Amino acid sequence: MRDYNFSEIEKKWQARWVQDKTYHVIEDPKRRKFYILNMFPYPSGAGLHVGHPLGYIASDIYARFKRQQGFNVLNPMGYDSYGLPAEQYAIQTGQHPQKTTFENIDRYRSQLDKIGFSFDWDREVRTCDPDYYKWTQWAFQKMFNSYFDQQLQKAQPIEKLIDQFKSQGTWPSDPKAQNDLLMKHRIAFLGETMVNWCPKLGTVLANDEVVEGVSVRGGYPVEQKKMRQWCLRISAYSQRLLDGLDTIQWSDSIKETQRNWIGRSEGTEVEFHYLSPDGDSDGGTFTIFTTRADTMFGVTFMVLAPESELVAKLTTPAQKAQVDQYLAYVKSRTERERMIDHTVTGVFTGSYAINPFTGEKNPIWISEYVLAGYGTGAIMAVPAHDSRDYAFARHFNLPVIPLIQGADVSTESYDAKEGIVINSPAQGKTSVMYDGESLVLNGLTVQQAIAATKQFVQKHNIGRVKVNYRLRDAIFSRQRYWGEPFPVYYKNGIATMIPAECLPVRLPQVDNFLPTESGEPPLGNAQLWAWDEANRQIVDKSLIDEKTVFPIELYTMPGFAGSSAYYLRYMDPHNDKALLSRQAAEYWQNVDLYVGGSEHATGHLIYSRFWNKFLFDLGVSTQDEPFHKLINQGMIQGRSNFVYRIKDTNTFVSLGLKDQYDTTPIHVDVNIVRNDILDTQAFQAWRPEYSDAQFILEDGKYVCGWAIEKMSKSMFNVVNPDMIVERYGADTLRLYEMFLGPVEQSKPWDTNGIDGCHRFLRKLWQLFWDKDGNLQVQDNHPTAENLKTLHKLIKKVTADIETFSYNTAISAFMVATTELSSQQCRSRQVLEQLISLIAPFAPHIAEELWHAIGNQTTVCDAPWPQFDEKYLVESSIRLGVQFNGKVRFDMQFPADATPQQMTDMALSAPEAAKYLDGMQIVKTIAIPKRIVNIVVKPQA
RNA sequence: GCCCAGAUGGUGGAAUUGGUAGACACGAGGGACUUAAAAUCCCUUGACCAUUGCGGUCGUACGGGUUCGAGUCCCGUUCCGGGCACCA
Repeated sequence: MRDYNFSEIEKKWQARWVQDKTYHVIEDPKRRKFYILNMFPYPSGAGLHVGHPLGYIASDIYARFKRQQGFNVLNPMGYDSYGLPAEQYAIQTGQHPQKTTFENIDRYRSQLDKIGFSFDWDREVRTCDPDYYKWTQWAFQKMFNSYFDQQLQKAQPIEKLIDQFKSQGTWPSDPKAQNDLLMKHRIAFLGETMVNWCPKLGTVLANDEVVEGVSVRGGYPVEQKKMRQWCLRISAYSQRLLDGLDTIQWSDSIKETQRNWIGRSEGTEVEFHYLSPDGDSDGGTFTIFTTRADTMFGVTFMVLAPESELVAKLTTPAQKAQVDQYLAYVKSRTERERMIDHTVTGVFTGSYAINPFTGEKNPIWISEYVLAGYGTGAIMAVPAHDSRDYAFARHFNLPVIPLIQGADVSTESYDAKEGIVINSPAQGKTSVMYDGESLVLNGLTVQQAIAATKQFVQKHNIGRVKVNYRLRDAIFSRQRYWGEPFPVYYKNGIATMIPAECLPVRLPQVDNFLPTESGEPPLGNAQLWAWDEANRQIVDKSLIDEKTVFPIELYTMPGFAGSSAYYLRYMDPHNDKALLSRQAAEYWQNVDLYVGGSEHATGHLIYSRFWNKFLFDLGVSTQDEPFHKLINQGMIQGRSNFVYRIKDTNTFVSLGLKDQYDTTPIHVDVNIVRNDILDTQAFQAWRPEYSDAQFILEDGKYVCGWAIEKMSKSMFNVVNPDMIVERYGADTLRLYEMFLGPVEQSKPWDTNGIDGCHRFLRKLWQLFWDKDGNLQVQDNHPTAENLKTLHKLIKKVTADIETFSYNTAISAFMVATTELSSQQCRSRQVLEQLISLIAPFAPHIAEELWHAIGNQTTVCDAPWPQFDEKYLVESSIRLGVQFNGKVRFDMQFPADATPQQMTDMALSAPEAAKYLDGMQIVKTIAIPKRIVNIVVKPQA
């Protein structure tokens, strides 16, 4: 018997793969490409736990499978290495973030290397590497110099827009005015916007970085603040981002989340005239947005957002004091308060608007329930059919006019968009005439009424059909140190691009990572941070004269800047002339399979799609969508163990007996617990205070309690992959992580079941050796039984890999190995194909066995076995009445027929002949009532 | 509140997509080997009844429905998870 010495085998082959550059990939026009990508990790100080490699293993299996099928597979890895944790660690310890980041990367790398991935490390990228972020800066400058053409629905050079302005005669002569005008169109632009300001972190945050009014990272309160920031006009791409979802294979839930985030809403903009504050004359118009154009006759008041520019215009002198008081109140409220507390507040402006359909005067109010950032910041209120308007109307005692037949609005609004319209116009009243026409909606359904109103509004120029999107422009600057610097300097206050030939603009050294005393971002501490325009170089900032030497931007880019186009860089990572060559772009196209967590649904996965669409418009990317198929691996939760200490003692009682005592549960390190049985000696050695611990056992064992919690150091439930590799081997780890359940499902880590996978690998190993440790593989013909087992396996495993059902594929391996073992299979032909099949899952043992049976090449290139139906001799046919909409053939059985009688009848039926011709009946199963399954196989 | 996904043994999970529910693995129980332990191997393992052999009844969160046949399809209910949330 030869031992399965996994440790030796794995070290040997990992070294050989590095030496032979087995996983190095180059463009090869003769072979079809397949691009597999994992979301690259942020290298945190805690290192990898067993949850991290889950997605990497899943994609590695697929990569190896595709390679064996003959594809030229790109499977790269890198690091998202700019980010807040390294910076905060730097602030605490004074260590440069680059140092800690690089240390963390090294640690990650050594952990990853032990698991046997087929990454091409020659293509590694790091977002904090100047050779990499040069192209992030380059893309930013391209965005600055582009605008989004609504007609063409794509980005165009800004020069084209300038020409348009010139030909229209609207191009201003003043450079400042030119700048202001272009800023309204550039895709990367400086905007004076309301931002999520986090005082504790000292930076602004993007919408996806804020949840329920606090920062995702750290959980600190976030407030709204108006600031000048770099922004990306991602909202311009709303429709394309929405349409693109229909062309890609992502899960419905992620697509739905993105659709929600984009928030397309089709509606109508309607112009309302308002009366001038001094009297009854026409004061002008303002526009509202509504999705309920059918409810024009139910408007009883108007509401403005407190931040709306109309507020100042429409407030009457008499109401000014009250309005100011209300605005002060609104300003005092934090984002969080506004989000949680929905009490009705508001104030009357004193002005009135004229309803364009009824001609009636509606009071104009101000309330914080109307948002400045959506639509026009002003609404028409229809309390009968909108619950928010309803609450407002009831609170301030405003009228409610129902517009739908049968709707009872005495206690709540009727919000459903269905029913027959009434009161439009109300009985005895008339609708305002436009060119001899007036709008009458009575008797129509809601949907018909919306369509009719839209048409009327357009025809008579009262408003227009409008599509609104909830998606906001991305705020693109951060007041941090550890990020990409902007390649921008300020010349007389105007943002100017540092010439592209001078990129990258390298992150300067600072001696302090905190904001400056004057409140500037950390880059304000950099001494060498000014742009000498004439000499085209970075110089000391004391030389700033605003004539030839100018200050450089102090903001840095956010985390998503570097992660938005990294998949393109992997295609051509060392190119210093371009982000990537045309040739590489055309060969690798886009990512065929992307694997990563669903928590990036509204962050990275939207930003990347936007960024790629922009690069596609430029002709840099060849595909409109970056990631064709997306698999979201589930999170691995921790499984914590507990011991129960009897109060005020150092005695611990086993789980089954704990109710007899007054105990406190204490987290215990899961690494000293096996199958929920505590290693009591290891426990005593774990911490000094437990060295004299006493135990009350049950059946001689100490049984621990358990709970599913987040994997974290403080709960002592972190399982380190290195430990598993050491104890069971990388192949067992790979197999077990996949065996745990479907890749896409979140599940707790539980080391308990791992023995099963390890036992399987040993059984597989033993298939090849006899008692004396000699190879027992022979070149004789396989038996029909052997071939049947093999081809059943080929069929199952191939189908399972394609659908990422790795857990069932592994089950199939277990069954097949048991079968081959009991069949005494020695056939080289069968065993060789078995190795090929297992190679993606357990590459080390496969490589060892592959060479042991006499192969010289790497198992990574072993051809994927071809399934042949003819070896699966049994097939099943069913005879009976119509089922599942398909007719095999119709046959009536008497209600009281016994299964035997039904079987006989079915077999003797003339229609059965074509199924039975040349077949031998293996068995018949009569399912009660009318169905007979007949298993047949071809006659020998 | 709205949208999405789900609920199967003691546990993780299978089920050819409407055709013998519980594959595979863990755990548990029993046995073999062993001075002993570990490792390994064999048997049992959804529940209940019958066990002298066969076997029988009930079972996929709950209540209905469609069907010869439902874990799977339809309607309603409960519960858990995820997303959005004053978006007019």
